Amino acid sequence: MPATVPNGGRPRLRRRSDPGKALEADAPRDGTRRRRQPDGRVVSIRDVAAEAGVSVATVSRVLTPESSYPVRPETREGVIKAAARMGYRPNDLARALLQGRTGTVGVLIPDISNPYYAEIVRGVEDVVSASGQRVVLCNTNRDVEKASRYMDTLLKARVDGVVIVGGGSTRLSSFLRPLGAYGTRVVVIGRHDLPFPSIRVNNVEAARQATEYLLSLGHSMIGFITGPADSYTVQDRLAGYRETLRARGLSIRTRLIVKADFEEAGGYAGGRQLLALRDRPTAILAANDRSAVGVLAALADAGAKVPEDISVVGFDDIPLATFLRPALTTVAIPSSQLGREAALLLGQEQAVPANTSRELTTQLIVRDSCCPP
Amino acid sequence: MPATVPNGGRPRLRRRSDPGKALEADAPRDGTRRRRQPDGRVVSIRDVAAEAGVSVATVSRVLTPESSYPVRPETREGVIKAAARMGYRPNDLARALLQGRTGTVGVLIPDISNPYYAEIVRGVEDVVSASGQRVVLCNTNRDVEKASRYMDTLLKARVDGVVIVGGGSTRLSSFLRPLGAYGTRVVVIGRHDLPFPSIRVNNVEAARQATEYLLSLGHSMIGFITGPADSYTVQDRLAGYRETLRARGLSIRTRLIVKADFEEAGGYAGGRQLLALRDRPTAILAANDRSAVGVLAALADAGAKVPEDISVVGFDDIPLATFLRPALTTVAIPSSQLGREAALLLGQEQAVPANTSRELTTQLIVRDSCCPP
DNA sequence: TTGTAAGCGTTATCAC
DNA sequence: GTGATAACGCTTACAA
Repeated sequence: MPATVPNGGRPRLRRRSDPGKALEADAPRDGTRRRRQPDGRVVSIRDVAAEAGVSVATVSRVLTPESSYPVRPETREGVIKAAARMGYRPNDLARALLQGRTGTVGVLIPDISNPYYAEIVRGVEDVVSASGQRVVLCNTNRDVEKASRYMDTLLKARVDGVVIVGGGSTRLSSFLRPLGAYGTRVVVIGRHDLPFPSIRVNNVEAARQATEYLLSLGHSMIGFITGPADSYTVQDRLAGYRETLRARGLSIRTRLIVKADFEEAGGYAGGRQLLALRDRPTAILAANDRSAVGVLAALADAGAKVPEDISVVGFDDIPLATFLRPALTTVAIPSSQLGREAALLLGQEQAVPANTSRELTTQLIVRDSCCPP
Repeated sequence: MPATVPNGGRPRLRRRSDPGKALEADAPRDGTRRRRQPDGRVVSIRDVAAEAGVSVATVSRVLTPESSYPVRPETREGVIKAAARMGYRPNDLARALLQGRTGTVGVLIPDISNPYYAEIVRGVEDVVSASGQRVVLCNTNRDVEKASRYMDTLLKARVDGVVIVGGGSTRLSSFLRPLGAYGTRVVVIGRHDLPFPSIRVNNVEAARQATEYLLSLGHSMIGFITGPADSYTVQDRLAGYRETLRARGLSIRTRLIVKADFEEAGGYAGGRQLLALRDRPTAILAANDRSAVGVLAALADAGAKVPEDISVVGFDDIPLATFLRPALTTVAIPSSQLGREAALLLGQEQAVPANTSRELTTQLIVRDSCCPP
């Protein structure tokens, strides 16, 4: 059985036999801060009320930040003092139950270890925490089963909203429908075919930028290292690559397109595979920066010089890209901004229509990993 | 004002004027799944009870996973069918309020963009999600103010436990005391002087491993690139470096120790600084792999060959390290395991004593970035 | 300006 | 085997 945080012997459902007396007995006499009452209970609003000699309603009115309810200054001060003395923290669960909002947002991502996704999460967290809300992290490991379990968890936790990254995996959609029905706001980062608003970049266009740059340098044999096949991001980047070549009247050689996994190891293997070809490409487009790093390693190991022998371009512009040698030419995706915009969309006063879609721009960052063939 | 997810016009504190009748009217007649009642409320246990023609107690007994309360099979089945028909999800907030446990764990980290911390988070998430619990991500950006606000948020959310990473920043301790008082389990990853159990590695020893390796190759002029000064990790690695040199009777030259920030840019600047020295080091120890990447870039830009001219060693063994060229020799820190062990400690049946401390081992991974001077 | 009490959605206790 | 109901900790309508 999996480990769970236990109850710690906390008594359940105690009847409050004589509230008045019990609370009186609970009042601290030593002036020390204490967050727990003698019976082991955490300090509640009633304890503060008793301590301050007012009703719970008054305590609530003083301590509810949004409320500007009229309370006599002395009363107010007494409550604040009492609360501080007891180290009282209002129970957000109780508030949430009453208000129907939890102040919690879920973020569903394929892989937190990938700096690109980590940046997106950071963007979401920036915005969400700035408004005092919380982020629940859901790392799916690209496992649809786990994603599905997470949707259930988030639903039961009654999160106010969910940001879905890599919704590209079409198999996700069935698990997402209940979210809408529960009134949970949803924003998807990336292209998708779900009835939810989205923040995205145009990956077809991004790949076009990269491919055209390579073509302009004079390359015509351009290899492509893919990523997970069910990813729209990969499909779009591949489409952009193909379309651009076709538009120039160049044929698309299937041998030049090799499968990988968005990680360094996959890029390494892909790079080796391309090098083994009879007619080697003179340039390689890697579906993301992590696989580009693998490609660079494979080329170095094979004694191929970058960019003189082979040019390499990536996607994402992870912080590392500047510090590779040669520095990696790549198409920058505004990852943390994607996260921020998604969070902002969730926080809109009015729910935005499902067909809302905001497209952020990508930019080719030319560094040192490309040159004419 | 910061954006917040709004109430969506949900009515508050409706009085249930005539519960029986209202519920009867709510019963779906069309056989479709619906998660919300006609009045906009989310489906509750009472709605399911009415639909199944039983009491709420019975519904709870059927749907509570842990409970093995005796319920007549037909009754049980009816309840399950009704719940499925209505798309009912029990409200975890209500359960948590009653049980005093939220099934939520907070993770406080300095910087989610750093792959090392991202790995730790992944480890925590692995364990926590496996037991159906949730992770609340708290990214502090090394900002004590933000960390302090987060402690408050976590307290109000009544999380069951907190994993603190980089507790090294001693300024954190005052914010952490209330946690103990609230009965929140706390585990710290890394060395610290707080009254909480910890999972950690011996960074003095780790630095000794690296330094001794360089000494064994014949280096005596070894530069050191630091990280944030208030980090125990940095202090310990520096101490290990110093002690090892001293033990060999070598003097410690302050010029060889340069300040950086755990990031590539800092490592780059530090590398340049060391190269500018009259008597250059023949080897450089970087406080983490990210700064080692910066050092490698700085050396490459200055035309210094690694390892022939200068050897480089890092710490952490991030996934990238294998794919740098030269591949980076580094001291591996079992980051995701640190996260997993911390989460397991939180999940113990019995709270572990504050002085519990589990030390995981570090390992020197020899690759290609070092050779004799 | 303050107090009383209903109600949020559950589960545990007690009675039948 | 099932049902009524108090209680969890809070906010707010209403009464005073």
